[in-house]
Amino acid sequence: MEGQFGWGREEGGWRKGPWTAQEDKLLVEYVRQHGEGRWNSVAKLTGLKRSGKSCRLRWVNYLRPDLKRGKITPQEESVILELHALWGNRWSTIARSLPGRTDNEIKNYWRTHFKKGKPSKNIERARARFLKQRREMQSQLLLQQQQQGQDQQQRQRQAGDDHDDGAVTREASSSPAVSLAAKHEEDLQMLQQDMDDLLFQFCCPMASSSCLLPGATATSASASEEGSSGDHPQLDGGATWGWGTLWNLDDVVDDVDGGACGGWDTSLFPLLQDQGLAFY
DNA sequence: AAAAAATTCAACCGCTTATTT
DNA sequence: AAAATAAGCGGTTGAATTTTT
Repeated sequence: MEGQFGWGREEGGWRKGPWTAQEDKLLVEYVRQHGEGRWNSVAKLTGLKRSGKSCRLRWVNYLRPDLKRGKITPQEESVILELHALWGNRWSTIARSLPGRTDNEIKNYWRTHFKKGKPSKNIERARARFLKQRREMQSQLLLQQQQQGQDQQQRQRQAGDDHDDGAVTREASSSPAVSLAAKHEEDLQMLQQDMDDLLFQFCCPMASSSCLLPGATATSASASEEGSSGDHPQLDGGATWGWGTLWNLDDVVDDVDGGACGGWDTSLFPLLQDQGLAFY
C-alpha cells in the first residue's frame, strides 16, 4: 500500500513513516513478551527496522490496548477545556485525567477545534454545550435547594412542636446540610464565572485583558502567542486572540514536584469531580 | 463532476528530564 | 560524579480524507 512514496522509506537504517500491519504485529508481539520499555531492543530482538523512539510512540499512541478509540465525547471535550484553562498546553498532564486518551490526541483535538484563529462552528458548538451544561447544573442546584428547603421546613415544624424558639437560628448558622449547600452554590458561581470568562474570550477575541488566573501577569501575553512563529496567528482583520494570557501558565503555576498543581482550589471544577476524574 | 480548500491525525523532530552505567 | 542512554514532552509536518466551491 505504501512504500511507493518517498514517505515511508528508510533513512539512516531506520524505517520511517506510516506503520504497516506487519510492523505493528512485530511490536505488539515484542511488548507481549517483554513488556513496555527498553524500546531500543525492539529492533535488535525482532528485526523491526524502527528506532526505539518510533516504537515507543507507536505503542503509546496507537497500539496500547487500553486506548479508547473513537471520537472525543462532549464530556471529554468539557474536561479538555477545563483542564486546558487550568494548565495550558500541558497535554500529557491533561491526558492523565482522560483515561484511554493520549496527549497527542488531545493536542490534536485542541488544535483543530479551539486553536486561535479558527473561530469556527466547533467553537459555537462548544459554547452551546457550555451553556447547556450550565443550565443543567443550575436547575439541578435549584432542585436540590428546594428539596433542602422542604426538609428544613419539615424539621422546623417537628421541632416547633416541642420548643418554639432557638431551633431556627441554630439551623441557619451551623447545620452541615446548609453550609454544604452554600459551599456548593459558591462553587457553582465560581465555575460560572470561569465559564463566562471563557465564553467572553470565545466571543470577543480582541478583549484579551481579562485573565482567569489570580496572580497571572500580562507581561508575556502580547509578546508571543504561545511560541508558534508567525505562520497563521492572525485573524483576518489583524486581530489576535487573547489566549496567550489565558493559557500560558508555566510562569504562574510552578509545579514543584511531578506535575503537582499547587495552590489551586479544585472545587472550582466540580465537573471534573462529579465525573470522578483525578486532580494532580 | 472535479478542482480547490480545509481538516484531520499519525508520525516526526528537537529538546528536556529521568534513569542507568 | 558524570557520561551515556532511554523515556517523555510539546510543537510541527504533511499525506490522506473530507468538505466546499
